[in-house]
Amino acid sequence: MKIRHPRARVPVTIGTMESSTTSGGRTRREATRQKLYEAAVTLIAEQGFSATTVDEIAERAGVAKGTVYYNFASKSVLFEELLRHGVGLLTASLRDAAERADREGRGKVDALDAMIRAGLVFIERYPSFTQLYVAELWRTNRAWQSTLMVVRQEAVAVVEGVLRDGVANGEFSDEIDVQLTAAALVGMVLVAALDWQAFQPERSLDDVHAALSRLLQGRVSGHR
Amino acid sequence: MKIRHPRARVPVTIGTMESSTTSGGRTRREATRQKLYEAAVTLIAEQGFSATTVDEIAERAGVAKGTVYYNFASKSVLFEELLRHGVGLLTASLRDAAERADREGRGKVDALDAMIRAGLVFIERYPSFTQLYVAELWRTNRAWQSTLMVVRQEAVAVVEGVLRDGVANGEFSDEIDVQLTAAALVGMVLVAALDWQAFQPERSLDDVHAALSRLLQGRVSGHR
DNA sequence: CTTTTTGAACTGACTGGTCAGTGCAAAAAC
DNA sequence: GTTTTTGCACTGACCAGTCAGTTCAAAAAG
Repeated sequence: MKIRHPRARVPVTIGTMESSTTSGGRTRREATRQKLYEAAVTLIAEQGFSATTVDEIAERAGVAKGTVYYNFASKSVLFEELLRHGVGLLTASLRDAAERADREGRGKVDALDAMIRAGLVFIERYPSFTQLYVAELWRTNRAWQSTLMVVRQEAVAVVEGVLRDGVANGEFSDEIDVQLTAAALVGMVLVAALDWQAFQPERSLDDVHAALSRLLQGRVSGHR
Repeated sequence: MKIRHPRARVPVTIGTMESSTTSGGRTRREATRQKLYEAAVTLIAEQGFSATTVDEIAERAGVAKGTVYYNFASKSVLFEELLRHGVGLLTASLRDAAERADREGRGKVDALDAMIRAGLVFIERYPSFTQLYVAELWRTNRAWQSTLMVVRQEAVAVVEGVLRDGVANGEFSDEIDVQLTAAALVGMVLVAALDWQAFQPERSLDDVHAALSRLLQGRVSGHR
C-alpha cells in the first residue's frame, strides 16, 4: 500500500461564504463543480478510478487542469464528493417515493413497489453513476471506503425502514430478515436495471418495473 | 554502472511441449499460474485492476515479476484468464445444481432454489472473485469486455434455461420475462451474498439461503 | 552409478513512459 | 477589488514490460 507524498496544498476555500450568484442562482463555482462531476462520473464508470486521469476529466469538462485543483483538494476528494452527491440524490428519491405512498395511505407493499420504480428512474437517469457505485461498493482498502459506507447505509436504511414498518403492521411476515431482504431487493433492482441499460436499453421502464413487481409479489410461480 | 556477467547460454524458449509433471501430477507451470491467480484475485478485488501493480501480484504470489510475464502475455491477459477461470467454476456449479434437481425429479422451483444455494456456496468460497466480477461486469471500453460478455452469458443462460423450462411445464407463469427475471435473481443473490460477506460474515449460509428462498417464493407478504 | 547436457522455468535490475500534483502570472468573471 | 479560471511548464514517484542471466531436475552420455 503506497501513498504518494501528497504534501497538500491548501485549497483556497477560505474565501468568504457563497459569493455572487449567476442568473440561475447557483454560484459560478458550483457550476464548475457540477461540470466536473459529470465529466468524472462517465469516465470513471467506463474506465475505473485509477485508469481515469485528471487531465481527461478536465478536458471532458472543458476546463483547465488547474481548475480541478482549485475546486477539489485531490482526485480522490473529487471522487468522494461525487459519491456523496450521487447517493444523496438516490436516497432523497427513495425517501420521497416511500413518503408519497405513505401519505396516500397505500400499504407497505405499494411503498416498496414505488421505491423500486424510483430506483429504476434513478438508474435510467444516472446509469454511469450507478455503475461506478456498484463497482466500488464492496471494495476494501480504498480511501473513500468509509464515506461510501455511510452513504450506502443511509440509502439502505430507507428500504429497511419500510420493511420494518410492514412487519410492524402485519403486512409482511415477521420472519423476514430485514437487513438481508433489503439487500436482496436492492440487488434485484440494481442488477436488473444495469442489465436492462447495458443489454436491452430499448425496453421501457414500465416493462422492467412490471417484471420486478411480479417477482417481488411472488407472482412468478403459479399460472397465468 | 552495473556490468552484467557476459558469458551465457542463450535461453532459446522454443520448446512447446508440456514439460515433466511434479509429484502432484500438475506441471510446475500450472502451479505457478494458480498462485498468480490467487494473488491477483484478492489484490484486484480490493484495489481494482489499474490500482494493482504487477509487482504486488508477484510479491503476494511469492514469485519474481518476470515469472508473471513468463506465464502471461500481459497484466490484462492474466486478468482475462482469471475471469474465464472463475466464471467457468460458477457456471459448472450452477449447471450441476440444476441437473441434480432435475435428476431427482424435483420441480423447477426447487431447481432455482438449488441454484441460489450453489451461488451462495460459490460466493462464500470465492468472495474476492465475486467482488471483482461485479465491479467489472458493466464497465465498457475495457480490454476484456468481450471475454466477460461471453462468460457472463454462459452463466446467466443456465438460470434462463431453468426459467424457460418452468414456463414450459407450467410451473412458472408464462407472463414472466425470462431475461429480466434471470438478471434480477442473479442480482438478488449477488448483492445479498456480498452484503452478507461484507457486513455480517458471522451468519450461516443456511440463514442467508432461507431469507432468499422466502423472497423467491413470495412468502414475504402474508403472515407466518 | 556418475557426469554432462539440456531447456523450461524463473529471476530482478533496468528502461521508457505516464500521471498526480505544483507554481504562478495573467486574464476573465463577478 | 475579489474570486475564479486559465495555460503551461515542471517534477518526481511510479509502473508495465523487457531481457541478460541463473537454476535445477531430468534426460543423455559415459
